[in-house]
Amino acid sequence: MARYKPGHKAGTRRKVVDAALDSFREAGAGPTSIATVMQGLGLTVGGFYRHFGSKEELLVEAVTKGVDQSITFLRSVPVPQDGRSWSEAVAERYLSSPHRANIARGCALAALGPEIARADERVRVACEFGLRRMQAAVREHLGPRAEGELSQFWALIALNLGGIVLSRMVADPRTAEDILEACRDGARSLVNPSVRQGPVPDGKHTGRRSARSR
Amino acid sequence: MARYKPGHKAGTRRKVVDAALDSFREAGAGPTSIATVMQGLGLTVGGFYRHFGSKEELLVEAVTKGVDQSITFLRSVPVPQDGRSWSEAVAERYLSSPHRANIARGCALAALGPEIARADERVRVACEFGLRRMQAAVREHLGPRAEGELSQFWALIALNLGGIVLSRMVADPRTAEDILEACRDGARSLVNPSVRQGPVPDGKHTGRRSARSR
DNA sequence: TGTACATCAGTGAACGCGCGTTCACTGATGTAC
DNA sequence: TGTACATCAGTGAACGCGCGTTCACTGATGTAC
Repeated sequence: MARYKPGHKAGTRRKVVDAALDSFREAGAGPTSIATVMQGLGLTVGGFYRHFGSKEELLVEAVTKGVDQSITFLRSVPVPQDGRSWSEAVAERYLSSPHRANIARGCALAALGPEIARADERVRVACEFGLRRMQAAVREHLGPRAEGELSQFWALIALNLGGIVLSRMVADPRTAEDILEACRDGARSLVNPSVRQGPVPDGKHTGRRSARSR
Repeated sequence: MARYKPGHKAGTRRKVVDAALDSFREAGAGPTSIATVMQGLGLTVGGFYRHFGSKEELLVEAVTKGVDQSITFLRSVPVPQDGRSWSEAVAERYLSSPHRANIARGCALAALGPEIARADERVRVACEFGLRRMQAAVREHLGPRAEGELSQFWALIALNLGGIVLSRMVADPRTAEDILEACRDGARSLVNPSVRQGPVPDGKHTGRRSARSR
């Protein structure tokens, strides 16, 4: 060993991935420069290549970490005991204005979707592995009685991801709100199909209004 | 007038937007260079600025055109007369392998979502206007009896957009297929909530299998 | 205990490259007289 | 009818700039003897 304490290199590497993930989400992976990421950590460009072989290798790690953060989020949403579905509770928090406004700390898949789609195979393999870990974590979280809800796993992810992206693509915050609300309603009817058609029966849990269509 | 026939300039402009839209979808708007787009049309970079003030202005037009193409697609999907919902019929065609494979000619919103989200206001205004035109077109297409289905407009768009993006983010084509299938099932239960829980009742319309969860 | 050498995370200048944008110029056609 | 000038879509070189990656170097610490 030399010059630095044991664990130092691993710590630097982790900081680089963290900083890169934030910047990737905020600005996109393409527009993020390695030099800027390193500078933000008080380091210089050259050092980057003591940790990663290329920028793409960094993207692989960032995607993995991003998905793991999403898994942590999903685990943090308790299964409701009042008859609401877990999917509804997830959508409530995910399809929200704070999440919409904070892309830098929000869902990595929503921030990087098409960039991951165009990236080469290693990135997509990392993404797929992450999604499988996510599916396994949700299965464990929901327990054995919720296989029906788990069968909607992909649709739930797609609706949430699509909803937050869509809400960020429009200029007017009120339209964004309408989109988020309509998608939360959609998540409800996805797993709890009895509640639908016409206005939501009652503002029982949160007093939420029914979807307007503008 | 001079040198070129009337309508020539408008024709060139249209060709530039068309070529740019393809490249934006295929490679992303950021990674697409103006020089390459112009070269593909047998023109040179300098000429670009006789048509557009900046690359961003081109993005505004490309987004508008992309959404208009999506509207044309939605109009092309007939309202089924056999009890299936229109949303189900749309998802059938949108959440498909050919669409997944052909990002260059596919849905512009799915290809450019986060880039539009990060673009400045003019781009997002164009996107929002496009989505309003889309909503109006769907309302007209469905007719007055389908207000219930229209209330799921945003959720349907989000589920489709999220589903195709998600399917492109994974490396294994079989996983991608599972995702698309699960999202098609999701679209079905979104508007037609009686059909759900456990396997789909019957392979009546297409013999589609129920969602596997892998 | 003392000295020579090896290690290796980090430095910072340099590389070749492609980008968006600008600008003086071209040249076929239309217009003024 | 003939000539000088205006128009303007398109040219292509040049601008300044930032990027990913390379590489010879640094220097504090660990190891060999």
